[in-house]
Amino acid sequence: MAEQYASIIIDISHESVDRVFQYRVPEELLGQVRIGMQVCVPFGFGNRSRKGYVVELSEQPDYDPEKIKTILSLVNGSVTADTRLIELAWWMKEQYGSTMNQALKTVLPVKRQIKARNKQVVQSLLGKEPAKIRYGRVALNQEQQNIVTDFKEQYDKGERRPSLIHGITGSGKTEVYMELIDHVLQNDRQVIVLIPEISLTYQTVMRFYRRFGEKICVMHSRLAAGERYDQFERARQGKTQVMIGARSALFTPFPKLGLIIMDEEHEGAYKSETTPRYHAREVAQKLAQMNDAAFVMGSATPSLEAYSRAKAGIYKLYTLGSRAVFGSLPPSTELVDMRREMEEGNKSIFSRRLQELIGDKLSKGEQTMLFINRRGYSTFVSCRSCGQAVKCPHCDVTLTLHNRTRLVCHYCGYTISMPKHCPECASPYLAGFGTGTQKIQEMAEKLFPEARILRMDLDTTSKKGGHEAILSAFSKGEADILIGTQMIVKGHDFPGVTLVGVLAADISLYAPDYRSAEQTFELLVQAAGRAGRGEKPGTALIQTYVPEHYSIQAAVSQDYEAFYSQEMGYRKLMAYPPSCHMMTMQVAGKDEELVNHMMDVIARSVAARFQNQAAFIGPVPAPVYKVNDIYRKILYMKQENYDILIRIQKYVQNRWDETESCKRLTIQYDFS
DNA sequence: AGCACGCCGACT
DNA sequence: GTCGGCGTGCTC
Repeated sequence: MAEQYASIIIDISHESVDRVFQYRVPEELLGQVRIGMQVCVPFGFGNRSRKGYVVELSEQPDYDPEKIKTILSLVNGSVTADTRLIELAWWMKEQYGSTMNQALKTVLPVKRQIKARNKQVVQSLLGKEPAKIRYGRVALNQEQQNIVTDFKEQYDKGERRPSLIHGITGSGKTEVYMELIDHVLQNDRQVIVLIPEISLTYQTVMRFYRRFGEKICVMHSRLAAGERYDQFERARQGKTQVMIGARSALFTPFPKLGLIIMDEEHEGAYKSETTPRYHAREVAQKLAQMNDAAFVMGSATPSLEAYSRAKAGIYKLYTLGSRAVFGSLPPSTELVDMRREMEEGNKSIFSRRLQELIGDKLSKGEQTMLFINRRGYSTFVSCRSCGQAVKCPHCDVTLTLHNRTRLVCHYCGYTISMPKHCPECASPYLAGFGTGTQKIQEMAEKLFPEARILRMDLDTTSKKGGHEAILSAFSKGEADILIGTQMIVKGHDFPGVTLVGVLAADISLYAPDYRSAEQTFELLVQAAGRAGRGEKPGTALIQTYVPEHYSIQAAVSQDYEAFYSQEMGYRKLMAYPPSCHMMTMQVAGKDEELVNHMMDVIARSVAARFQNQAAFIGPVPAPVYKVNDIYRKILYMKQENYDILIRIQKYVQNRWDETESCKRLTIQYDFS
């Protein structure tokens, strides 16, 4: 066996030694030293013996070999939570094509600099809520109970196949999770509960807190790095048994992890936007396997990835087909063809049927939610003389009109006041086109002057507390109509809502993304699922210009299976994930010519080297070519075998990442 | 974190 | 002249 060198992180909590040091692996330990292990090494002038973690192994030294010291010994019984996390980081680096450094940074939290004792974050999040409130367990229905019973049996037997709970909206998945958590806690093991950031709200957290009290800990993305570290520290020391949070909660260093729950498995928020661009589903699965823990996902609209695995038997599939609240029924769904509406003389974005239903709910004192997937007043403003739309000077998109007074770029935030004349031809005939939440609000106010209307989107929630204030006002019945974007659809439960109107179901269908049909279907089912959560039946009304589209048809009939088989057929036909793996390589930089040139060079080289081993598409400009004055080109690569894509990624990384031209560029890899 | 080198005040 | 203050900097 050749010489081996180990990169080691010294177990000293200080900024200046928070990096790797390389040591020689002595002959007698060759083959024994593994990633994540704790070892003793001589450190510093006095060669004092220190503990450290092995984070990387290589055959070549990256440092003056004369100065490299040798590992003293292995630390016995050193498989700790950190060991497993480092092992996980290594896996992530391999799986997602990042550097070990980037992987370690996502997996190991930044250590705390300032030593300030901060109180339990749960407390600050929950305010004055007395800790004693515990509800007695809610009785489960038969379907729920079956899942719990089966899970317990499998768990006790040591069966660790991941499971997917496909449960319609309102079917009480959370109650099931809580029973599973309970079972695992009784076995003295800990639990990670993943929820998408967007539903990390007071309501969700409160439900878990009521059941598990002091055992739970909440990982909020707004927590400062140091506070996060303290949370993890509490988990490490066994002061917390359940960590609930967004995807980064995966990296909680529990001593004996027993279960990972992933709610709303289909949510896009589970995919990291920064390198390593991991998907929490994949990392959770790996982490569960490493810890011999169970992994349970749940969704009303599982991703195609998850559902296809369930169908293939890789995941165990559980189904919840009825609503948990006694007497509550799935919403009845109606479709309005807006083309006919137009033909028959109604040019408003409110169909006659929607107006009628809103009027009816108002008279009964019931609540309505109106959903449109676009904020602002008008989508864009264009000149009626020269036809030019007003564009952002820094991005490749049109500006959106807000409050009829300002033009805002939704990509970089660039804002100007609404010009009086066309910037291109000076004509005064500028007009707004398309509809956003603000215009809907204005129109609703005109149509229903007596209604109390609230709006919730990025613009109304950006001020601190905006989110909670609007939600609590609406749930207390202080408004009749809530108008909003995606954020009103996800994770909120308003029993008073009996009507949900989706104003333009098609918007998300035209996104330049192979997932657009899936996203549309998800959004519609989730939106409809907001209706009739209480005892009164609910109605969901979907307005569209393409009523024949299968994602809309399937959403109206609330038929997941129908959607799945149609969509899976399309993915197979086009060789899109999950029927095939895809790597997206993006080259970005300020120098447009350099971006294009390097992308061409790389694409040509890759295509030549891996000719028949993958399908190459592009290079093409990114869907939004320029954002914040940065140009972006993309190359897509498809191949059933993931490992081949990884091989291509490594080839590009080794060959180009360190070159002079690439210093002024960033190359990003994304796998799906 | 720890330990060394380094350049200024009161001591045998 | 020297013992010692802790300021800055390095540790594979």
